[in-house]
Amino acid sequence: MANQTDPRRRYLEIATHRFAERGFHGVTLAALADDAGVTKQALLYFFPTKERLYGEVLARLAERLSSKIDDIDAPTPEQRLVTYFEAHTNGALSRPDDARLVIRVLLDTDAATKVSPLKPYLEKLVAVTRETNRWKDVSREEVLAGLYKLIGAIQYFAISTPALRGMYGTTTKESLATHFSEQSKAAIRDFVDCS
Amino acid sequence: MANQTDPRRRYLEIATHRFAERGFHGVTLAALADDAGVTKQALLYFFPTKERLYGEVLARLAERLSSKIDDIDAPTPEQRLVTYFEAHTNGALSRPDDARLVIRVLLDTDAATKVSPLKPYLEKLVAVTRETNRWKDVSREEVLAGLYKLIGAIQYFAISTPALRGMYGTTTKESLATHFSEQSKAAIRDFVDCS
DNA sequence: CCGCTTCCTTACCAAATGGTAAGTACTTAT
DNA sequence: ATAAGTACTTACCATTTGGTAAGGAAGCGG
Repeated sequence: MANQTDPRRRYLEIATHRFAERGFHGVTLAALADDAGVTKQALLYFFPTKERLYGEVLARLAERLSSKIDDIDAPTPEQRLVTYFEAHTNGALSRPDDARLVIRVLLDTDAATKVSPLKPYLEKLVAVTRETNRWKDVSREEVLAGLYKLIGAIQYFAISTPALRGMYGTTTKESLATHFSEQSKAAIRDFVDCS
Repeated sequence: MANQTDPRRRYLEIATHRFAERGFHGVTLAALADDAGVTKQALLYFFPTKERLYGEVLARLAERLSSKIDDIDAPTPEQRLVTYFEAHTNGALSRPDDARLVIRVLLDTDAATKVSPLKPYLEKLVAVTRETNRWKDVSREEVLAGLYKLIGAIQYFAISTPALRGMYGTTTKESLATHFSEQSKAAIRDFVDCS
């Protein structure tokens, strides 16, 4: 396992989980180190500051998001989008860490921040979407707005699953997830197919 | 102005804005006090701890959310829902503080948290929705999943507006908001009307 | 065996944080 | 006039925080 041999990567994975769960300010180096069973200086050996660690977590997130689009091969752009978004839905529901991180980035990014780690991912999604017949001749803004509507619905539910489990219990949450997954698929079809 | 005469309420409003913007752990009492032009002990005079202050901010949020449903009077449940969600969309886009707070609550609520301040609001929405013809005979879980899809899309875009302004500039962000507002209205109609 | 790199530890620190204690200016009721 | 309440202030403190400095054990090529 790379987990056993590459401590740097292991720390990054622990940090990814914790930052997704509690946000940048809700996580301390000591807590991360405790998770890893080391002292915080072990982390500072690989990452000069907490900010840099967080930055690397976000860079890896952006890389993951982008590569998941690239990795899909499907005959038509329409199928490519459907495949991507269905996988995205399943992934977000079963392991919401990335969805949580994305939302935290969006929440914490103010208007003064010119460069967001998520921009390349968004751009790529827009590009792929505009290869489809439905969105071919639509402005970039309108495409992005449509993407936001779709992704927003998926991510929002995904990040709520722990809260829903807390409020309604595991069985109700599972039932909700099933219903949502179905409605999400309908939304994906609606987005890709003609209106 | 109540703002001028009631310091307690004024502090709560400042805190609401800051907690929405930066989250519980991203805000310090000193920073809030600085915003208000007082020392942090002025805040601690009204609120015994930071947690209690945050709790009161969330309680007021829950109250606002619920009352916005109650305040609408429309002849049919369908019109009531449409009116509510359109107002909700406009409000979220123009003043995203509440949307940001809601998402932060959902993010920070783990499965161990049995009682969320948002639960009454969600329950009320489910109840109103189930008065409509389309959702009359649908299970509570399916209704909630549908609501999540709709609200998620709206809130997700709303909280992203500062990030979008940063990434694309004010004019593009305005254009995006216009497109999104239109698509959101379509989603609302789709949710309320028959499928 | 030796030096070098990798990975980590203990010891330490300045600044920031949430919070306590005590006192003060101003207003209001008696 | 005075007692009481409101809305603060200054002074202070224990703890936590991110981060520095220095050293040590384990593996490894020569």
